[in-house]
Amino acid sequence: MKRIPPDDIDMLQHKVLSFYREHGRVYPWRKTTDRYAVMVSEIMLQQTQADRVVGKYLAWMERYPDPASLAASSLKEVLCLWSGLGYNARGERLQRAADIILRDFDGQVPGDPELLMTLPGIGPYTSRSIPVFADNMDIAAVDTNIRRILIVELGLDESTGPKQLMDVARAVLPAGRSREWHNALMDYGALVLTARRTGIRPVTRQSRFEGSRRWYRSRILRDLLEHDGGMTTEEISARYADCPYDLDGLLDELEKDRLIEQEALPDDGGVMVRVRA
DNA sequence: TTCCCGACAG
DNA sequence: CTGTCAGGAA
Repeated sequence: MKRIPPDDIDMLQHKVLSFYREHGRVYPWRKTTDRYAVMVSEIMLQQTQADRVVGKYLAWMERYPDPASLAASSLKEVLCLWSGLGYNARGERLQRAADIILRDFDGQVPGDPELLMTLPGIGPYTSRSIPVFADNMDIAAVDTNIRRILIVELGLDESTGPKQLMDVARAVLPAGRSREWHNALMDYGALVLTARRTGIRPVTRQSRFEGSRRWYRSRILRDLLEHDGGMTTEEISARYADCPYDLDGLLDELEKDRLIEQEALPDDGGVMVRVRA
């Protein structure tokens, strides 16, 4: 891997940390070291702007202050509280993770990245960001913001892979200040070195939302959240007659994502669809 | 139009 | 490794 001059590291650390001291954003999840609270915030923050998460996070922590209360909830209520954040499967996975935490970890969110990786909804980034923000663990976590900063400030190639980025991130991490450092990087990336300003494209991009499969999925799920008894596929088909996609296929995917369940009604009464119990 | 403190399945 | 997942703000 490419060596980074110590002076460059000092420069970067000073620049980013200074900015943070002056202009750092204040968020409720930055005021706690509770690992569960941090886990909730980190999963909500996946692919979602921080400012839009604040209200949802506060409401969630009010209703589900610990893994036990979350595990005991109905999925329907979980999804109602999640509604507006997007990527509904994240909410379902978070609840499933709470269930595993109760069963296998005595109700305590594990602090080891390798254990966290085994939980649904927690991948390479989040498994590291949780110990970073909750426990100030001296490891590097690279998200889209941090990737962009490293590329711009250290003159890396935009094609630099995740492994090399991790090496670089580890090299510039100020020991003992992991939590502050990562928060600082987030804010520097979100407020100064924005994607628009730097022209650095994110690794993964998306097609337009309006009229997309995601758009129909979200509308169907929202309908089901309002209809306690569920809806038949007939009703759904009628409501979305304009849908260019195969509705049964969409429903099957929602079912695979563990968000809904489909039940064949007796006497060929069609198929009842409802939020998974 | 583009992107957001990514994860997961195919 | 590639496509897909939600929704709102800039």
